[in-house]
Amino acid sequence: MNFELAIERLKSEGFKRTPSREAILRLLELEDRYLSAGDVKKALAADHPTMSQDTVYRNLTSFSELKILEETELGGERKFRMHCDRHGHHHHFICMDCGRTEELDVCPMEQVSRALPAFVIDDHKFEVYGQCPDCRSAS
Amino acid sequence: MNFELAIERLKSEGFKRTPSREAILRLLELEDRYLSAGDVKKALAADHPTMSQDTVYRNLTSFSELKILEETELGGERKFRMHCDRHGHHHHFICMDCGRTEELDVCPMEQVSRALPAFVIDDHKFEVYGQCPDCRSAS
DNA sequence: TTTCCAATTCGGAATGACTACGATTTACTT
DNA sequence: AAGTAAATCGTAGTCATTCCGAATTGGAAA
Repeated sequence: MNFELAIERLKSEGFKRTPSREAILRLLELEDRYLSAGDVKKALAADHPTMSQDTVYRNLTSFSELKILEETELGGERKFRMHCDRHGHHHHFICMDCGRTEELDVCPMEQVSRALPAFVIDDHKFEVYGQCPDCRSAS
Repeated sequence: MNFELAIERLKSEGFKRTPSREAILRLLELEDRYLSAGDVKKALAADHPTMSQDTVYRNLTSFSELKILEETELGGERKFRMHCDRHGHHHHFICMDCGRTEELDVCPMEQVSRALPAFVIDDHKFEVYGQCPDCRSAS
């Protein structure tokens, strides 16, 4: 997912193109890692000093619902990143130093489904946390 | 893990045996599922009306650090349950209706380690969410 | 048993992420 | 160019969690 595609999806879903939304999406495209609402607000403070918290949270939530963004919860905070382009299901390694991610192919859900035939499975979360090669060599 | 074992571990680590700690541990032993700090406080309100939030949170955190409890974050809340007795590493299915859990054997971390040799892996989270057989037939 | 002190608890206030809301502004249609 | 629903602003509210000083207490030592 990138800025242009995101704007297209917003339009096709009946959302308006506003300066706030453009700024938030441009930032997330540029950063390419998980950011909190606070991170977004701070990063945009210089160019958009009057953008309210409400606007940041409301748009991040909308973007997540539209699958423009991926969302996770980390350290008691909601975090958002541009939705990956890869086809189909995937999980992430997340660097706890810089927030950057690495996509993971493995997912054990087929085994789990087989092991729990009487259970209704609605969702799952698989995330790996650590230090990426860049941050490793920098520390 | 059960009440007696938990009390032993507290003693061996130099923690005092207090009515608050006994009540919290007895509740968690009885419930055998993930509870939030608020759940614990509410459940103990009848017998321990003066137990403060601070006491609940501080003890839950201590118990978690001592591996008396297992902890996860769900819906923006920290949740705690008695630590499972099983040997070694495991994950959980969590019923979103009643909070009860089912232990899972599968864990894909070996594959992940092999796939990311240049990354430092510190931690990971794998949880499956849905409805347990009891809640399924009740709904 | 009594004394004593560090650990624990209490009660309430502070923090921080997130949400709600009325008033105002704006993107987009006609 | 006008009208309208959507979006934003600014602020206040909520909720989980943490902090803090004062009071209490468990358990070791005398």
